[in-house]
Amino acid sequence: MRTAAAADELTDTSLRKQVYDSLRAALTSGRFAPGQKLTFRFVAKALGVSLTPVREAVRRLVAEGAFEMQPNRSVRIPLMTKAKVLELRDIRVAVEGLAVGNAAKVASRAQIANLRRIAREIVAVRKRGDSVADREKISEFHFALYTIADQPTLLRVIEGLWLQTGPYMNLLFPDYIASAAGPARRLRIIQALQARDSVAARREIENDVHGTLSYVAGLADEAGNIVPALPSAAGSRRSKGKANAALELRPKRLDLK
Amino acid sequence: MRTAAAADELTDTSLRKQVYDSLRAALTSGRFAPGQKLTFRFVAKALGVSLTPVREAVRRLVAEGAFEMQPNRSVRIPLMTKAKVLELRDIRVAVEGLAVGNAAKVASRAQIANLRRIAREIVAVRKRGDSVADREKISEFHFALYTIADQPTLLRVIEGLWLQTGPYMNLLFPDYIASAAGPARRLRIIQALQARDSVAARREIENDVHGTLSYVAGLADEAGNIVPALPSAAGSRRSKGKANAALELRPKRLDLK
DNA sequence: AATGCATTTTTGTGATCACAAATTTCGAGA
DNA sequence: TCTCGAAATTTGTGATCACAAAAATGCATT
Repeated sequence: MRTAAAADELTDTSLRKQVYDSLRAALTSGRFAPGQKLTFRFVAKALGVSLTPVREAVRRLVAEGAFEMQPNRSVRIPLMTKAKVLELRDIRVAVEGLAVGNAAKVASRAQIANLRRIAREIVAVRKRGDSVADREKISEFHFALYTIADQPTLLRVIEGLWLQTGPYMNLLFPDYIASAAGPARRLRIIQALQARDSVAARREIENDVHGTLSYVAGLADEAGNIVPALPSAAGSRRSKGKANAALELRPKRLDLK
Repeated sequence: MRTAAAADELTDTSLRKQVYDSLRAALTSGRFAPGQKLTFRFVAKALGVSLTPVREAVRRLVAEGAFEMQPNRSVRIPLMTKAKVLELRDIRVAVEGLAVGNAAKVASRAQIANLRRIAREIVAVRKRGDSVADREKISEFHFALYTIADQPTLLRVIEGLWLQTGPYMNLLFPDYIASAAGPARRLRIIQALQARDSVAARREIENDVHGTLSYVAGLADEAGNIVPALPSAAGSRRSKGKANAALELRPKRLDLK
């Protein structure tokens, strides 16, 4: 099933889309501090575009729950709490379980081979200790898996949920990643797909998601707050003036002007 | 848990929000024909506002899957297919089941009383044969139920899914509504909440959603397309010129200018 | 009557401007 | 040193404009 929306994603070269992608990348790679305030003009200047595409991109992210619009008027990176992580955990267990259960019923030989390739790449990347590439590969594996189910609406829901947990997945490194039996689990998932064993595949992914987010929830402090490890640890101090500029929003795919 | 996002919903008086609400209302009440093309300028003129708030509102609805942006550039009301309904059915069964299961664990006496009140109102409305009010009351019951779970992210996901099925819920009248044991089911749900029987409550809502959307899927033609009953049946002919104006988008809450 | 092509119109996109509301700054008074 | 309030600045919102791409229209040719 190839929806018009999916086709649109590929051909959309608008500034709006580029801004959206840039913000999304910055968000999932943890370049924003929780609670950080974002202004339209700041983003516009950082990316070298006018307010118009920025407004539309940011508003979309607000609608998706990646940003939070405060009653007064300012966009903030949502704070993560233990309760929110547990809620996201239960939703993700439900929908990702559904996707994988369905994927197991229809997976083709080529799709399974592709999963096996990505799983191997994860092992290779992990040996090098590259946590950024590691996270990207894990994400690639999961979405390759969910895509097999061929359910565009379900995929969209899952993407929205990942966008909210994304900034906090850095917390899995290095402890949880080292302890968890990720590679073995991925092999069991692939075997379940091969055997068309929908129940087993579903159980594996449910345990995976549940374990991962339960671990993150366990990192909360007494107040229930969860603070991700930032690339630059200058997150807590926000004392004087224009220290805001310290937060750089790299254009990446955006080079115009 | 009262999120900032939820608080924002109430205090947002922007034109963008009003346009969004108007379009959403038009959509869920079935005032748009599937496949119908919508232009920004048309909506702007119909509501008496400029393009700016319309663009942001429409783009949000596109992001939520309520509208579809075509590769070229035009916004269309998505066509509904049997496959899409079945996909929505399975997702809704999963997430609404989750919500009700959790709701049963925490429902207060007042919340249950509120549900009972709405359930009675549905019975009253149905006697009058008012299908519009009927649909609104059913929606009110469901969301009152889901809100009890106190999980804002889950609620947002559910709202997004309802937005996609909304335009087709007219198809349930009058046959399915008459045949289905809705009132009895609602009573069983309420009893399950009262008994804190999470499993039973979940089973009831799962059966409800599954039955409803399976019925809608069964209405598809040989090609798998599903066409909702429109208020004005002038949907198929779009032969000449400015017949577009026939589609009226009533402002409702929007009276400015 | 049907088809191809050039012209006109429509339409989404991005930038800019004006304005009001919110936020910050700063100094006077205690 | 702290507090309060007025002035200055920042910031989101909505309207308008210019432009290019797409769609619709009209006309000539077969």
